[in-house]
Amino acid sequence: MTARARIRDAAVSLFAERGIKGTSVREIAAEAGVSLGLVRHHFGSKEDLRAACDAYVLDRLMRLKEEILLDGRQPGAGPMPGAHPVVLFLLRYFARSVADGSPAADAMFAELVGSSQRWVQEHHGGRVADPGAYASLLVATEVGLLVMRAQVSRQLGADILGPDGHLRLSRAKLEFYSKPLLDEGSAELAYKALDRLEREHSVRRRSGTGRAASGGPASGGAVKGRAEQGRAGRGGGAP
Amino acid sequence: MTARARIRDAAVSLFAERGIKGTSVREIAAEAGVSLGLVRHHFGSKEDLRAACDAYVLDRLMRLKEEILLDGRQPGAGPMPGAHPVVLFLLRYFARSVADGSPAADAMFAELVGSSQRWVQEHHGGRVADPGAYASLLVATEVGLLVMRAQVSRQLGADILGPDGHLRLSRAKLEFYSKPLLDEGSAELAYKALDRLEREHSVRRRSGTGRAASGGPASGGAVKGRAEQGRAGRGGGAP
DNA sequence: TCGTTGACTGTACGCGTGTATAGGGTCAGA
DNA sequence: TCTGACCCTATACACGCGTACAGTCAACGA
Repeated sequence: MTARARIRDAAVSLFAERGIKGTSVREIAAEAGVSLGLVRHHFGSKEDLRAACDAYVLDRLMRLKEEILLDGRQPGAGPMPGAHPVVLFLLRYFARSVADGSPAADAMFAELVGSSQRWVQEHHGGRVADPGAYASLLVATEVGLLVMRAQVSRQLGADILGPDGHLRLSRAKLEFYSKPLLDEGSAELAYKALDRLEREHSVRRRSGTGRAASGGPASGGAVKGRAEQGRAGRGGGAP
Repeated sequence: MTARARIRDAAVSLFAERGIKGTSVREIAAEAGVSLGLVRHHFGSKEDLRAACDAYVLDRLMRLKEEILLDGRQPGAGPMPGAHPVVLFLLRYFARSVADGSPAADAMFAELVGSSQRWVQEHHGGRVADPGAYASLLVATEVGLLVMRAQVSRQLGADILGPDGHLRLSRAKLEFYSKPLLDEGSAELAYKALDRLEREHSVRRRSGTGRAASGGPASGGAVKGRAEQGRAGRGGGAP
């Protein structure tokens, strides 16, 4: 393995684990077993190195997915990522990149949403009113799981990137994607609440009525109970 | 407003926006309009300041949720967070904290999963086989949306923390949570595939069979095809 | 053989960082 | 008036960072 490849692998690994800011070029050099100067010789600045890693990982991810798709002996279960250990590793880098904010990762995020949206439209025709937002939610869930790998793994009692945890998570995903959280009744109720809220909001917008906004589909459960937001009064957040 | 509160608010705001590593104590001092020394005088080390922010935000979040719960005039639509501007701001800090990794945020994540799980069990009785994992997915989706605010907002064409984007996202969430992505047939098929995979895996585990894993519930949709960037190649960067 | 090229190392520079500490005000109470 | 407590500023220090550059060594073509 060439020194250049070792440096790249070390960078991808450390960036994925500790983030860009949390990783020094010296650490990368040490991990790759080369001198600090060689990193710069091969990749230029740290930002250049990061861009090279982005390009490498994303390209690799695309190619691997194609392969998986082609041999696809697995029954397609919708836009869910596969379990290739390599893919999972690369996806972890991707997730970190998205969380840290990188143009290349943003582009791939957009592409994922695009193809998920296509999938949704193909399989659910006109039943979904806002396929773009629906697809965004789907991608946010999948990428979010990678970003929050540590927390989710702790909840499940097994690393979701390991065999056991991944299996359990995959089954849970099937439940999550096939058994709706909300029944039609409460969804309809919530839609109505949103419509009401929008009217209030536009009224408020037109004339400076008091009553601040607070709008979304209910709250709480995450917090337990139900109900949702209440007033909005209150002033701004922190500042 | 006391200088101490200004410092705390500035820290929360900057930490939420740029992350812990991406924010210097000097920037916080400047944002709060105080000297560097005063930050240290009031909060001690940077890590202490971060812990104080964690405690403040999480406590505030809990109290606000309680208030929201109590007056709750909105119809409950399940475990979805409300739209209080303040809550959203605090949630953004929370999301960043989760992504960056903080014990306090981890604890709150666990608590959110716990109450979501309770909600699921209460409303779906025995219909969900793995309520813990199901609830984790729910929380990962919600927090993931906050973490990926920029990307999701770009997809939707409006800031999901602003009135318009939030409304659209809320409606999409209702679709996402009430219209299942997978029908029973394909879910059943995928379950079977997972079972088969598990058997293969345990066999492989027992005796070292070849064939790498590539498992999971199918792959690809999300990605479709096509690669985008070119290799990582390129020669010496810097002269 | 010589000269060139490219991989690779070692060392140094400037800068921003978190941390430390001495000191200047102001105000309440003895 | 003095004194001590506080809130607050200013300055300094050591350190790790990204960056820059001179130089060593081996391979290779003329």
